[in-house]
Amino acid sequence: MGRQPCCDKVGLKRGPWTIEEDNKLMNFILNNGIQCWRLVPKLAGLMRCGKSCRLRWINYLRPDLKRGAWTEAEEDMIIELHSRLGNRWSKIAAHFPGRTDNEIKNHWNTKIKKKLKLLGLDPLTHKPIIDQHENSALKGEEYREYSSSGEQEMMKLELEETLQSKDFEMQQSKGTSSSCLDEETNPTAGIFSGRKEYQEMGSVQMQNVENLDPSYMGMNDCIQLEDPFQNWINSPLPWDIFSTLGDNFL
DNA sequence: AAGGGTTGCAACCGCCAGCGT
DNA sequence: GACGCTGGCGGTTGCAACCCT
Repeated sequence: MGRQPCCDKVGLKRGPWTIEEDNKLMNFILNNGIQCWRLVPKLAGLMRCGKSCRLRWINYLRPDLKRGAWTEAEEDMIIELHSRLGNRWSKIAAHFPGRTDNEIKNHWNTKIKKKLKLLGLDPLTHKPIIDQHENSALKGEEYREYSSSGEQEMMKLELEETLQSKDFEMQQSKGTSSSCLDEETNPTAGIFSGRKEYQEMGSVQMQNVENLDPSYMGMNDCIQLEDPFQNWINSPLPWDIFSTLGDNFL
């Protein structure tokens, strides 16, 4: 036998969260932390599925969420990361503390896709659309000649230069030789050895994010600041209550 | 002012790797 | 080793807000 199911979906509330539900979830997590999402709604007194609670917390309630308008630098970085990683939103989101994968995915689908299309670039391949539809016969040298002479390619090159300089600046600020864009090859990037979620929470800053210099945005993923939330994360959580209460709620 | 279309985003769905039993 | 749950992920949907005619 395995574990018990996340939820039976019978009698559970769905749809938009109310302020009261938000408060319950927020208070419970801030007071008790998270060990098992299946138990969270029961212990917090919510008629929601654990999965729904997790989503609400990650995408909306987390104290470290940045929110607010996207900067040009952030958008450029998303485009660059997407060209490297594809639709792996969680990987992309890892480079944007305070932003969620859902938020990035939404922004990509509603804004950046259109922006790329306006520039004549295919959002999937990041290559000029004309190449695929009108000049599909172009291959090899011909393609390289075409793609390197167009205005669109110039824009892409400018974008890459911007991102490369950002990479350099990030390395400088970190005082390390590893790039923030190389998380895949840099397993020490996370400061927690535990769950990824806590790595995300612990690697971010909570305060005055909106007041930062816009040119700085998108690069703060390499900065570890100490703050109250960080302290909460690092503090020993009263997990024992789960082991003692858990069975009573099953 | 009204209604139809578009946009933006929160939330849900279904899949799957990892892991506990 | 098999089974099946959990948590995480990407894709999709639903709906409120906004815009346009």
